[in-house]
Amino acid sequence: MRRFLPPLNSLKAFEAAARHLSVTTAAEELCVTQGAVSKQIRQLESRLGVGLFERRANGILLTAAGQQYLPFVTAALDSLDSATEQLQRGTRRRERLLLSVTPSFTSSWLISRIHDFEQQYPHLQVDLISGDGKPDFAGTEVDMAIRCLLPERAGQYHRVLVNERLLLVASPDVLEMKSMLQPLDLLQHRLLTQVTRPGMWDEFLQQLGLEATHATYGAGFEHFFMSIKAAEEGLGLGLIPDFLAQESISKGRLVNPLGLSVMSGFAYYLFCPGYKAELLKVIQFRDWLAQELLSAPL
Amino acid sequence: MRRFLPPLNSLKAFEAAARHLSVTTAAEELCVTQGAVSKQIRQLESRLGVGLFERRANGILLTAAGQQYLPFVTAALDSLDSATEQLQRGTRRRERLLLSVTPSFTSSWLISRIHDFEQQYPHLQVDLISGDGKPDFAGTEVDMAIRCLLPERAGQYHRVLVNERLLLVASPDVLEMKSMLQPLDLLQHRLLTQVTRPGMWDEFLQQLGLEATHATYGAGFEHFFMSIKAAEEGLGLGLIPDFLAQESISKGRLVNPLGLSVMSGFAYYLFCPGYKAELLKVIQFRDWLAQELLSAPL
DNA sequence: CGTGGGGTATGAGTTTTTGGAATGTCTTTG
DNA sequence: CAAAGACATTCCAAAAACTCATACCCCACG
Repeated sequence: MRRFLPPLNSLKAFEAAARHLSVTTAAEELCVTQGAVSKQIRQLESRLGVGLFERRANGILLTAAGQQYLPFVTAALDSLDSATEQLQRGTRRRERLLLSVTPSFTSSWLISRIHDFEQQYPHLQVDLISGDGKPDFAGTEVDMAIRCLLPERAGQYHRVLVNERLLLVASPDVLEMKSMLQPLDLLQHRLLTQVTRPGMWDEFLQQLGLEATHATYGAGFEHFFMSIKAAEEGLGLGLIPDFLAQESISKGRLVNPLGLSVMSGFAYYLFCPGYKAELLKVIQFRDWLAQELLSAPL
Repeated sequence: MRRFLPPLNSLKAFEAAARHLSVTTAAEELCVTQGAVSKQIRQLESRLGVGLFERRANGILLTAAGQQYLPFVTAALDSLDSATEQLQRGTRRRERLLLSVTPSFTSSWLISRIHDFEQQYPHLQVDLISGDGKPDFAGTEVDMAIRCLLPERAGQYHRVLVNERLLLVASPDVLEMKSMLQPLDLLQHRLLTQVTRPGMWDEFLQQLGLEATHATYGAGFEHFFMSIKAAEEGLGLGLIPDFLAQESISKGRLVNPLGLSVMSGFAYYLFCPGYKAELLKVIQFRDWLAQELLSAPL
């Protein structure tokens, strides 16, 4: 168990600088001068024999080596921090896992399963907040985010969760009133729209060979979970991601009258900042999620 | 992400001392004097406001707090060490997971499944060595051990894997020669014994209401996997743990003529030194093992 | 095209921390 | 009761880390 560890304080400096991509703000976080941090980093680099940063006039960038190293250093320091805090409090407070998830995914999928995660990892306290735009972890404590967005930002960990398949759904009551036996009947109904997905129905109708211009649109909603409610209430036909509609369908509140669906081209992704990709709690949630998605085919 | 970390070098001292339960040998490992380590530990304790060791004249003991803290500190330092090594080699060498397992468990159960583990965790290189006595991790790099022994040593992590059920087995050929229709027929056969389990047959026979003194014993073997081979060769009747005999039975090389079995009171346990209980690789193996044992009922 | 500003590196000197050696204390053992 | 083994402590030297001031680099902007 003889170890060859670099000077640990210089790791602290490296980690802070790498997280902020700035020596100066790292120095602020550590309550020392900028020069001190700079020297610590140099020392670490020469000790390791590996360059960790690329120095630019307007800041620093992580080298490939630095990017490889950072998540592990962050994970180690983080776990020391939380172990130390627990020790001092004497009480074993549960560690927090803070997730930012779209409202639809939360209410239609996550909430009913999160209990299972909590049972499996009782030492974690899961906190859910809803979020929608591009995931931005800077200045927040959010550990991971789930979004229906393509990954853009470099240096973020991401992983596809599900490719979105939209199902045509309607309340059974609605179908009793106006029958729906062939795609053409669609045009007899109000179509519930998503304000964030203007072309959604157009694409769908086009695939069926229908003229989008003949369609009648009903209310528009920001989130799918609202459209689900609306469809259940008989306000019109919805076009809803399969895994979100699943519950309502299995409970008979919605049906997919013609068995029609379409791949929307969107997908749900899991994001987290690169430097958190190796945190134990993050790994655990990630694995659990993967398993749930595998074991609960749609 | 502002952290409150204790001085990291003092953690190094604490961790080494706690692993060795000795300030002096920790000092040797760290290549400093005993006094230096002693001071570092004191510093850490006063900084944390928590006593980590109980000082005795003949050595040191971990307090409850120290025992709680140690695995996390070890895990963090260990992961820093391995990340640093990977960084310096430039090459991502796989991390090693060294297991010490009884020969029988290895050959009859583990080997056929370990491939699955390696696929699931490709970053780990599993090395298997066989071992038998009480698990002793001092001075070795063994991460975990599997033994058929009750846990004794305090401070070791342990977890029961399976309670041992012994099946009566015989080669089909043997049964053709001498039939076996009732327990009494047992006494017509040679009974293969385990040199490590003197009372094994006695208990079994007793449960069936037979006089052990009337039994004829055949060869004795050190390990069950040898007895399995012997039984397959028709050397006599074996009394073999169910999960070890499973494969031979399903392939028809052995049969359990009367459907008899007995709980031996022994159990297989997984062990690892307490300070390694939080290592990522250890957690991963532990979880995989649990799942395999659950999903492969006997 | 020079200049200011934001960012980083560096050098000298000072402060803080750490380590070594020797010594002290305590306890177990023969 | 002396000796040995283990940890704590004290004093001092050495090393490390920090600050301050300054130099440097590049980009943006007038």
